[in-house]
Order: sequence, then structure tokens, then C-alpha cells
Amino acid sequence: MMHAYRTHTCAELNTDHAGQSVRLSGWVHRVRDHGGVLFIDLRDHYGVTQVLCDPDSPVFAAVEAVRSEWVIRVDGVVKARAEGLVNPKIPTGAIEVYIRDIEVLGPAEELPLPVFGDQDYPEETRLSYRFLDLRRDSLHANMMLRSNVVRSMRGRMWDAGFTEFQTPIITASSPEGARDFLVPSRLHPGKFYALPQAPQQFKQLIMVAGFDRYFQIAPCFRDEDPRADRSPTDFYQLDVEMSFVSQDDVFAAVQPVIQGVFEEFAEGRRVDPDWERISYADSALWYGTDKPDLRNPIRMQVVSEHFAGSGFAIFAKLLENEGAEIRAIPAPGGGSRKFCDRMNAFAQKEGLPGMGYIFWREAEDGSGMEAAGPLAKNIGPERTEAIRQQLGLGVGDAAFFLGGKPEQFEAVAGRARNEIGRELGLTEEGVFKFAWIVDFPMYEKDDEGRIDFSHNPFSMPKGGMEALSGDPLKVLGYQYDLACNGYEIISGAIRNHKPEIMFKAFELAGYGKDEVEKRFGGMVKAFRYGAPPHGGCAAGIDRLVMLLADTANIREVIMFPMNQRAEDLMMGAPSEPTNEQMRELRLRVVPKE
RNA sequence: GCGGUUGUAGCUCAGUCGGUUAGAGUACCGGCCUGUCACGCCGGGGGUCGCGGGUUCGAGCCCCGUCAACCGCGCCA
Repeated sequence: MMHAYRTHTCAELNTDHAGQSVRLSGWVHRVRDHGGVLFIDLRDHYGVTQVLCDPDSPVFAAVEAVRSEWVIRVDGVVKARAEGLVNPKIPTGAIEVYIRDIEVLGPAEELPLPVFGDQDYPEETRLSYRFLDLRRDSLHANMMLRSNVVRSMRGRMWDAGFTEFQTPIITASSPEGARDFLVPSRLHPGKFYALPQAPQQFKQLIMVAGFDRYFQIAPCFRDEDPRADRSPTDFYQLDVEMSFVSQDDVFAAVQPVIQGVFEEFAEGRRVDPDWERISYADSALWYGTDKPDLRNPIRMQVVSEHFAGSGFAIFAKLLENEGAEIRAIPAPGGGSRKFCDRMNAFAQKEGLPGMGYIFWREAEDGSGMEAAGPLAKNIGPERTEAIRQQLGLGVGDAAFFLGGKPEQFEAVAGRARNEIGRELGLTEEGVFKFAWIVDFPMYEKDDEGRIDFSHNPFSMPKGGMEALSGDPLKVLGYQYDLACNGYEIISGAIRNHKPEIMFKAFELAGYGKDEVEKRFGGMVKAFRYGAPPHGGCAAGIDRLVMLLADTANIREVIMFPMNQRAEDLMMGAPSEPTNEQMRELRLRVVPKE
């Protein structure tokens, strides 16, 4: 007896099956009706097979009625296609199936989103009909890539001696920086659980509990606004923790896994095996960001000395302020007024007054090289030449200049660097370049000038207790990120496992001992009963797949993503609770003003 | 919360300087077609031009307000 739906998938048949009676089920991908003969591309998860119907078929009328995206079952006979009728574009292109019977398993209404073709559609439509969008080639491929990447990661972690454990999803609020998702407790009215921003404390407790080399493909929840490369609400991490390790041990354990995954799915793109280590301070100076795109060779430099006391009053005056600097972005090959003006406009669009520039060209009188641009005239030929030599530029090149307190222009400078690299074709394509960014500062000043943690408060400060008695802003942590092509794909640290250092570290950020006990009591208590030195990291799976899928939009690699306002348009989330639910939880909504 | 862009047929878009009955492709419906693989040809139905107000003899287009989506900033280890 034949299977109710299929004897083969839509990717399986070839000329070896010629003459066989087969049964296929799938979606009608495309119909080509020639009146006399009618072709259907039948599609399933595995591939596409052309099935056809001629007027001799007893079910011709029924086949004529099918439309795109109907789900049908057909019975038929496999025939090899004649020479010249073979379709080399699909793996089953050497055969076709002559329909003898058809059953409509699921008809479809007029489509709000065509599955066929590769045209772009607005995200709102795509998200509302995600199940249709997922039928399309690119998303289907992205989801399969994601699944394979996760499988590969898991295998590589197990092979490296890591074991996987699950940690709670309904847990306590853990103030790591982001806003928590809260879950009201029915049994304890007025109290709330929180969804974990990461399994941070749990994985540290797993180390204290005596396990070693833990990992988990873990969901993380953060109630923050999204970006193109940042999903709202929830995302997945490859969460890793190890005992008795230094920073180098973590790097040595993680690099083969990540590099291996990239190599496995690179599809011809090069995976640079040389992972540079760059201090946070250098990265900020050279690249204007802590997640540099190293495919772009441009490095920024400090050029303050050439402007101090120069004829360019704006910069000369800026430099009289404490902490002010002038930095240059060299732009090899950018030596035209048109390009320089465009970049200046870019900086203005990004909220800066502008970017001064100098570019070098052949002198009109044939006397060699001359520097052009208003800046060059203001500071004079000697200073201009000194700058040119420092930056190693020549005819046809340009340099852009930004001044002020670095923190005020650094980020824009970094974006300008990206723009320059791309526009001038300096940024290498088809390669993944990595760098460990290390030596992050433990503290920074917030808007009101108070000292606060700049990253994860659980990191071990470099220099331990002693370091914490000096200037907090100078304290570095054993805290590291992995940057790849301009994205942060891993973040981690060697943890602070000593309660006294922890209390001191929190004290500097203005948290009293009581508060630390209250918020991290479980973990601090654990540290009093024999905690091993430990550390680890977490890799952003969505972002990693995004890089491999060569897309800049994280929603392209998430099965059912939220939109920009953290709504699920398909499921209708968030939604209003029933009165009954609210009564049980003893909650009441305060109306909006 | 702020800034930018966008909003016209089921879907993707065009729409000139404010001017007659708002168009195209695709999808859908009907007809023709026996070798297509983005099949082809003929015909048809389909519009609250996001919404509200204003200016004007006249608004898809100009003005004001508002809503929504996306991108960015803030925010986010």
C-alpha cells in the first residue's frame, strides 16, 4: 500500500526512477498552463520537481484549477526528459512526473505575499505573513543555515570537552545593565520574577558547584529598543564558562570553535586565522569603536601637535581645553574635492559641525605635489607637510580631521571611517576578520558625572584589590569582546570570584554592601564557600548567523522575529490579558495620561 | 523620548508645474494556446491615494496635525 502522501520528496527523483509510479506532495510553486499541456513546479522542504498534465489525464480539469501555494498530492509516472528539455537549474531537471491523480490537501487564498521570485517586500507584510515569507528561498536557506550552525557549535563544544546544562528561564531580576522583562507571580502577589538577561549568575554558580567547561545554547531576554543588528525581547547566545582559567585559556578554547564554524559555513569566503588582540583604548583611537571592521585598513591617528598654536583657530582653540585632541582619518585615494565634500556632509548629517580635510594633488604649474583644502591654507605648508608625512599619504590621497574631546566625536569618526573605506573600495570583501578587544575599563562616568560600571560588574579588575584603591576610571578589567567585520559577536570576562573585591568594586560604583547582598546574595554567598577562579564568554548566535548569511538585518536569521516596536504581528503579541488573569495576579493597569 | 526616510490596487511601484476619467508590472477572474521552466497572447474586475483638518475654482501633489513602518540616536555586558 502506498504512503498516504508521498513515496519520494521533491528533490529525490532522477533518471534512475524513470518508469516508476510515484506519489509526491508539496506546494504549487508555479503553474505554466499551455492549454494542451500544463506544468507545475511542485515544491517541498527538499526541492522542486516539475510535474505535468496533458489532456489525456483523467484529472486534467482538477489540475487546471490549482493555483500558487496550494498544497497538493499527485500520483504519476516518472519520465526522463528528452534532450533539450532538461532543466539544468534544478537537481531534478532531468525528469518530470506525468500526473494521473491529484488531491488538493490545502487550497490557498489570493496571496498577500508572493512566494515565487526574489523581490523585496516591506517588513510589515513579511512579518504579518511570516509563514509565507519563510517559504521563500532566502529565508528558508537562512533558517537551515542557522540550524546547521547551532548543530556545528554544539558538536564542536562537546568535542572540546564542554557539557551542556539548562538554567532557569523564570528567575530573579539580575541588574546587568539592560531592562528586565518581569513576570508577575500569582502565588506571591506584588512580587515578580524576571527573565534572564543571560544565564550569567547561573553559569558562575555551576563553576562554584564544581562542574567545569559548561556551555548552553541559551535564550536571553532584554527589554530594550531594537536595531537592525539587535533583536528586541529575546535572542540566543552560545554561553560558555570554564574554571581555573586565565584570559588566554578562554581565547584558546573559543577560537577553534568559532573559527571552525566560520570555516564550515564560509562558502568560499576567507576566514582569517590571525586573531589580533587590540586594547580597548587602541581600538577607540584607531577605529572609533570597540567593534572594529578590520577589513578596512584605515587607522586613525592623533595629530594634535600639528594644530596646536596653528593658524586654524578652531582646532588651536579646542586644544586649549583639557583632554581635547585632534585626530586624523587618512583616506588613501580620496584626493578629490568632490569626495571630501561628500564626507564632510556625512559628518554633518551625523551631528558634527563638519570634518576639515586636506587632499594632495599634482600642482597645476607642474612643480610637483600641492596640498588643497581650506585647512592646508590655514596651517601653512610646513605643518601640512608634517601631517602628510606622519600619515604616509601622497598625491591622490586625503585626510580628514576631527577635534574636541575624543568621546564626543569618536563614534562619528568611526562611522566616517566605515564610509570612507567602503566608498573608496578599501574595505576588503569576501573575508571574515577577527580581533579580541581586551582591557576594557571597568568604570566610566555617567551623564551626571557619577562613576558606574561600563560593562559587566562581574569581571575581575586587573590588579585586583590594589587597583581598586586608585582612580576608578583607570581600572581595567579582564573583560574582552570578539569583533568580526564590524560586529561584536562575543563578549566575556574572567570573573571576580572574591567577595571582598566584589564589594569594593560595587562600592566604587556607589552600591553598598547591603545592596550587593540583596541583589546578588546567592552568588556572593556561594563565593564564600570555595569558589574557583573562573571565566567565560557568550557568543551571539543570531549575529554570527547574520554574518554567515551575509545580511545586515538580524530578522533575516530569526524564525519569528519581532518588529521595531517589539510586536509580533503574526501572533498579535503583546496582547491584553483577560480580567480573570489580572484578578489572579492581583494587578491593575494604570491608564496612560 | 528624538531625528531621517517612507505610506497610491491583494503585492511591488510610477504619477511631471496643483488641472479632465489616478497608471504599470504582478496577483486574481474569463478566453486562446501541446514543451514551458519568470511560458506567451487577448479581455475583465479591483482604489477611503495612511487618517483628520486647511489653502484653492480645483489637492495623490501645497500647508498643519496625527498614525504606522523601517533606519539611526538615546538605550543596550
